[in-house]
Formats: sequence, structure tokens, C-alpha cells
Amino acid sequence: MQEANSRRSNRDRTEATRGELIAAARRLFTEKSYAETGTPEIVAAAGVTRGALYHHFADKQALFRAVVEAEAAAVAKAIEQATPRTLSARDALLAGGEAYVAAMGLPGRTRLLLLDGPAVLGRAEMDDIDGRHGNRTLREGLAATMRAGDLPKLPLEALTSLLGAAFDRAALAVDAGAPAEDYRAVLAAVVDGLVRKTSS
Amino acid sequence: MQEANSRRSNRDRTEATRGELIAAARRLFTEKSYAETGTPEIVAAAGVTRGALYHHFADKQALFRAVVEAEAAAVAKAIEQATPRTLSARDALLAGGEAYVAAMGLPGRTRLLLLDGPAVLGRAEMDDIDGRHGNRTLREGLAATMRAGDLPKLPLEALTSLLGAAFDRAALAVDAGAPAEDYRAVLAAVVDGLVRKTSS
DNA sequence: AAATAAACATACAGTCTGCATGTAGATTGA
DNA sequence: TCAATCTACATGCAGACTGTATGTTTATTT
Repeated sequence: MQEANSRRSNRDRTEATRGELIAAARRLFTEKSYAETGTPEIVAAAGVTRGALYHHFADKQALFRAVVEAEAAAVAKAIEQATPRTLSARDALLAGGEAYVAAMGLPGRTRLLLLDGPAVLGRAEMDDIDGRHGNRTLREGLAATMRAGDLPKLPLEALTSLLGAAFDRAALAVDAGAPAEDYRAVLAAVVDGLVRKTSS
Repeated sequence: MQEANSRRSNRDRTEATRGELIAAARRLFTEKSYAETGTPEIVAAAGVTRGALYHHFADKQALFRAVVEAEAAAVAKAIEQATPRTLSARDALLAGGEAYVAAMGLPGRTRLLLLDGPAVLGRAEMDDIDGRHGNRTLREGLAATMRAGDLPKLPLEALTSLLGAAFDRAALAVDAGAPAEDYRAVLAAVVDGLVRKTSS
């Protein structure tokens, strides 16, 4: 009768503590930067001690990695929900880009995923994370478009990487206050330059 | 007779000390990362004390800024020297990009300028630095090409920013071991998609 | 040449990270 | 069911680092 109240299983405790740590860290990492956020502040916000943190995570960087992973998944989910599957290759690319920039508008997300992430975890690990989430959709979409013949045959990894970099920079600029219309126009021009017109 | 030996002017002392600090910091920041390099190590390598560092620079970040500024200038110089001015818009863009990726191959440069730089100084300040050095050439080249009618009318800032982001990512990937040929091909396709054919 | 200012060197306070050790609660095996 | 063990924490400590305050030497000014 008291199974849920006083006696918590170890797995429940772990899950709860890890969750609160990640949530608190996410809030602080997006309000300030990774370097400016100390572990004492994180554990205070999560209501635990530093002992709990270092029991569940190898170090501060491992906690950061968990936060980035979760945030990247959230962004990918937002994009997939906002991008209908019934569009042409060109329109799907632009709609996805639009959704990406919009999702990145959440305060602090660009710094977390586009500035601190690469610096703290390195580009290789960020590529790995992106490849499992946001960029996966992009790469698969590009592959399908290429197979359909609407896109010239190009190295898939490089194409995904460079288009992703352009979307990243657009998100960063728009989030910093640049006119979204300008970046939308340039992205459209780039995509139109790449996608083979169906009439040709 | 002893003007150069025992009696050094204050300006000479400042110049020498600042220079050695920047040189030592540059070496360490490219060997390791910004976060992994401590000021005690920097001043030891420069042969001075931390007092000298904090006399000449407001803080560690200000020294980092000076290093980034110098390195960005060096990259810009390398590009200008390697890019002949007698090429078409398309070829000039690709040659410049090639020179950029090559210049970024110097060990640690990508991390310094493309990872740590944006994270430590912020995108706004990095844009400012880039705008005074590397990206300035790019923007001016694009503006000239647009005026000549070989490029559709697009917002110049956004176009420069997004193309620059693609070059950045290519430099990062190639430096990390990705096949340069793949990235060259994709960049060429993007540029070819944008540049209006002179025959049209 | 005295006074002032600049270029350092030294010492200190505060903070942070990672680890080592200690303890209470949960799980397991007999 | 109960002791043994293991997990999930809490507490305390050592080392390192950053920025500043203060002292000292060397150049510049008057």
C-alpha cells in the first residue's frame, strides 16, 4: 500500500534524479553558457547535491552531453511534426528549414546546440548526435530526392553537412535579430540552384 | 650606445611582451583548447608572470580575442595571396574557398576559429572579426559579381553569411579527415546553382 | 633630480572540479 | 525474514584556476 510513497525503487530514484539534473542543467545552460554555469548551481536548482551528480554522470561534460542529446531530439521532433510529407523536394527542404529556424528560436537553444555544443563536445560528436536526430531527416530526404533524379548526384555526406551548416547559420543569425526574410530568400535561391527543375 | 640593449623604451617593452604572450597563447590554444589552457601555462611559455598578462589584457578572454584576431588576419592574407584576381566570379569563389580550406588545415586553426571562437566570444563578435578579415573579401567579391549581373539580386549580408558558413563547415570536415574532393564537388554545385551562366 | 607613471612581480581570496570516504535505503540470496 | 551486499546518494577534501590588490622596479616627465 505504500509502494509509491515511501518506498521508491532504485530505478525510480535514478530516473527521477537524472531527470531533475538534466532539466535544471538545461535551464541554466540555456540561460547562461556552459562555462558560466557551475555544478554547485545546477545541483542547487535540481534539489540534490554534487554527490548525486557525480554518481550519475562521469563529469560535467557528460551531463552537458545528455542535455544536448535531449535538446537535439526535441528539435528533430518539432521539425518532423511541422513538415508535411506531401511536398515536392524543394518545398520540403525549405519547409524543413523554416521549421528548424523556428524551433531554434527557443531562447538559448542556438547557443546550446550551435555554439557550446561543438566547442565542448567537438564537431565529431556533434555530427554523431545530429546524425541520429535532426540531420537524419535531412539526409534521408536528400537521398530520396537524389534517387528520384531531382537532384544531381553528389556525395551525400558532404551535401547534408553543408546544407545543414547553412541552416545552422541561418538559425543563429535570425535568432540574433537578423531579418528572417533575407535568409529565407537566400536559402531558397541555394536550394533552387541545386534542385533540378522537373520541367527540364 | 646602450639604447637597444639595457635601456628599452616602454613602447618596445609593451610590444615585445604583448607579442610573446599572444604567440605563446596561440601555440597553446591551437595545441589544446581554450578551456584546457590555463593562464599559468601561458605565461610560463611566454617567459613572464601572470601580472604582466593582466596588465596588458583585461582577462583571459581578451587575450584570446587578440589571438583570434591575429589568426583571422593571417588566414585572410593567405587567401588573398592564393586567389588571382583574373578569374570569373564562379572560379574566384571556388578558388577562394579552396584556399580557405587549405589555410584552415594548419593544426588547431579550425578549433580556434570555428569552435572555440564562436563559443567564447559569441557569434556577433566573431562576425565582426570575420567581417574585417576573411569574409570581407568574400562579401566584396559577391557584391561585385551581383553588380555585374552574374548573380541574382539577393540580400548581401545573408548570402555572405550562409556561403561563409558552408565554407567553414567544409574546412572543419576536411580538417577532420573527410574527403576534400566530396566537399569541393558540393561547393561547386552550390556555386554553379547560384551564379548565373554568362551565356543565358 | 624629484615626481609621476608605466611595466611588471608577488600574494591572496574566492570559486570550481573531481574524487575519496561515509551513510541510509533498496535488493538479493539463504 | 534477515543478514549480506549493492545502489544512491551526502559530505569533506585536494588541487587548480581566475581575477585583483598590493608592492617594486624601470622609464618618462617636469
